Amino acid sequence: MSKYPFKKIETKWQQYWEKNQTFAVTEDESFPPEKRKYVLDMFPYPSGSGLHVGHPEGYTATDIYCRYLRMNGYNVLHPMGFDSFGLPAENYAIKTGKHPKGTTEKNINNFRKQIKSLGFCYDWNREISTHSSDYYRWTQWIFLQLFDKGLAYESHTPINWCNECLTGLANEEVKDGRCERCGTAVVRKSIRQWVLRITEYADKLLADLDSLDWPESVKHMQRNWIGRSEGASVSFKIEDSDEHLEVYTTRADTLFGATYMVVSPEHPLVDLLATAEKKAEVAAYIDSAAHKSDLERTDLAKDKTGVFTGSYAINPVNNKKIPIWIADYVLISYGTGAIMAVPAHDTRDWEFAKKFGLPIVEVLKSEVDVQEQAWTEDGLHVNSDFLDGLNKDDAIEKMLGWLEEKKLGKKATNYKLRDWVFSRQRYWGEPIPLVHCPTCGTVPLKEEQLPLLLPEVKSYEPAGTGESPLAKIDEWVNTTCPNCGGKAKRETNTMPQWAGSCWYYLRYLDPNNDERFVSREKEQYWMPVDLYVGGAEHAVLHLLYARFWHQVLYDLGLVTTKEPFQRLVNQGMITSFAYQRKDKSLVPTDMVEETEPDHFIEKATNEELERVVAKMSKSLKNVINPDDIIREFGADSMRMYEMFMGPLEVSKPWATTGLSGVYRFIDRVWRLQEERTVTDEEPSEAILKLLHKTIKKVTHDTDSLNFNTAISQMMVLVNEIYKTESLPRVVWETLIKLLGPYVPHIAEELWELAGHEPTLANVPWPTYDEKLTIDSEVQIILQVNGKVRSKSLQEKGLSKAEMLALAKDDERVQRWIEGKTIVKEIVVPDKLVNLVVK
RNA sequence: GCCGGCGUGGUGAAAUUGGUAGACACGUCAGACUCAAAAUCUGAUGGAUGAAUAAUCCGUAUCGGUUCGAUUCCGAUCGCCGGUACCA
Repeated sequence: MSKYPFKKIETKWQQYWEKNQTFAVTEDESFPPEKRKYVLDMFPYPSGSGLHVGHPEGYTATDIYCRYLRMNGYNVLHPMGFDSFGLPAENYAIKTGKHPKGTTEKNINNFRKQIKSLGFCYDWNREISTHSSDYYRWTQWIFLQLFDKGLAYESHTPINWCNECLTGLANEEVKDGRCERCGTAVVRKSIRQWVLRITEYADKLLADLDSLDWPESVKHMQRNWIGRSEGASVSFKIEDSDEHLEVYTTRADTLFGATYMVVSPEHPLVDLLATAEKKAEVAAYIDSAAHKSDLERTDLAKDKTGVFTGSYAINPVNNKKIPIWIADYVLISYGTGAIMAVPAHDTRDWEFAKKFGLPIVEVLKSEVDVQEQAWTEDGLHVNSDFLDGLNKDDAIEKMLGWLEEKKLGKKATNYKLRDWVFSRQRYWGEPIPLVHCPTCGTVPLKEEQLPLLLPEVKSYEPAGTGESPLAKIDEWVNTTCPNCGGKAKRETNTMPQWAGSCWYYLRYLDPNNDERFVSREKEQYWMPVDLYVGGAEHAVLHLLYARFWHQVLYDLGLVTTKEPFQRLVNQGMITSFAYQRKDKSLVPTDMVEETEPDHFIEKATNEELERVVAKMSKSLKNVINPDDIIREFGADSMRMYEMFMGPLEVSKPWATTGLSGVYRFIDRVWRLQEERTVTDEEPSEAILKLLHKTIKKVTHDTDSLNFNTAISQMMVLVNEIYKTESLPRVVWETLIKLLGPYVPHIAEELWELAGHEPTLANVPWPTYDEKLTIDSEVQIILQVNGKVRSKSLQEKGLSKAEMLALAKDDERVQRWIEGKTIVKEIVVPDKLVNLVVK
């Protein structure tokens, strides 16, 4: 369907922009601070399969916004780079023996070419890749700042272990209890790990969310993830021992109902608690729990499991002896790893008590029999001595006072957030710049020893011992201590992929600085990021980790803003159509035939299929490749279609037929100048008014990222121009300017054809005359009992009386009020009249 | 289960603070151009009854509420999508 020469035009202008460095940006002090904007995309992982249609969605949105800002006189920083450390390249290396650096850089070149083919206004001089040593030198340096501040520590807590990959997995890499990479069931294994103390920042991370212009849903998810709760820690004496068992509870008021205790299988006191005759049973239970994945311990475990330790604790409020159990429904990673169980008022505790025949004591007045089911709603306290008759809040208050007075417990705050397991037993990541010295302990490298380069290896397989492939290179591992100069060994763990993406937005500001990770001046010139656009899948992890690093840098005085990303927008996913059988199974697209419009059958069976929306997937053969679209319709059509599909934030299905509509629109614009001569005559009043309305709407909608409605307004304008014969210069050139951010290639071409010097990129954005956007006539709606019965076109500014008269004189209205009494008259000026009749 | 989001024509979607539901686009139909087709241009297009560009009724997932008036506000239900996993 190719008609206008998009291929030629797009190549021409992409070359022009590159040659003339149109979008290179400097820290020009003549722009006042409020005229500087930093607009950032989440940078891509350069996968081997190349760009998919989801990438250009966010990138086009920011591109339009940046071009719009530039035309409005802003100095705009808009960089792009690559998140280039990561698992797939390493897995590919393990399979093929090819160095991840080679494959990664090949992929980057492909990605860069693909991204450039869409004509985005990035300042490519600032491109960074997280795997380059110029970059990761500073990732390592920031790690050392965290280390110096005591925010990094070694730990032996159990982690997820994959027996196939012979490596540890972080929680986010375990899907459904299985290794995300190979699908092997994950087991728990204790391994030495570097962990970052993100929990120390829990309160700050929580509090500062309030200052951010982010979607409420994302803030809410981060709040839930941090999961701050206020309660009490209570100390239970262990019978016949000097040891105490600490528990955390949000319901200290239910202490009188605590009839047993449970500790997690990983709890440090387990050995002590297990009595001689129970030792074997306890050991067996701990072993079985260790072999269970988190999923088996939780979701699949409909039945509670557990084992009695043989020991008892003393309930501090009533001195009753209560048994101590071990059960895997209590997690070592939350609270103290031990709980007081109140079976009458907690479903989990109730199930456990029922299964093992433990006593259930009602302490909140319940509307059910707590022997039959748990009562988890509120109620006044009963069987609770000095709390009887009190409500929840008062009882908690009173119990806390009592515990503190007796020194048995105190107020405590808890977080769901866990410290961040930061080391990976892999090759393709930043080496952790630490040395283990037998005399000095763990010693950081000196700043001038950075970057600690990733050495060449013969094989990318993990060591199999739980150590990274680096552990196998003796000449690299064996080194000298930076402190005492004696023999020492290097840390062989590497950093997770998150590390590089935790601070990349800072490096863009000053990508070639080899003195500092970013200069103070440049950081102050640009920060914070004014708009950050990316997928909702990063709502918690990436955004929380990056905020954490940034807050640490802020506390160290290295950056000047508390938060990195002032405004965040999540783009929706681009999905695809898929075809569903009656049994809800999906049929690959190439097995489907459209027999008549919107009627689909499966070729093999002639079964009728329903069209549904699904994620693009290779197996459904409904993946759209941007290269194909650009080849057939051009980059401008691709860009504009993705913006025209619907609101940026929602997910929407790709339909190439819809794209052809946008292509047709661009072609119509092109043909306007082919078929008509631009004249200097005055446009008609109607066109002039429409033009100003269009400027207004496109301006507001572009400003608020409502690109779909901005585009439809431009379509309305072009449709109206088509109905006339002429092409007045003011209309034509304004249209070109409005189109500029959306379809920059053809807009530049048209701008040049209209007799202007390039480039359109810095031409001032058109302004509108408010007077011309207001209609003098308005449609007045005439209603009877709230139903529209007539309409009337009137001059603006009729009085209430005039409007009422208008309604009552209207023939069609009269038909509905005839013989009835008007009981109420509602008049909305310049809008409607509603007569309520009986 | 819990948390968050979303349900509008045949399809993607519009709709300031509650005030004409369906802009724009796809698809479909018709007309113009053409020997013909494609492309293009112009027009029609939520559903029902009607000869109708007359008129009436129905219609924003379902049911109910508030209101002169609800796609918009409130309550309940159903469905879909995303997040999460016994958080004491």
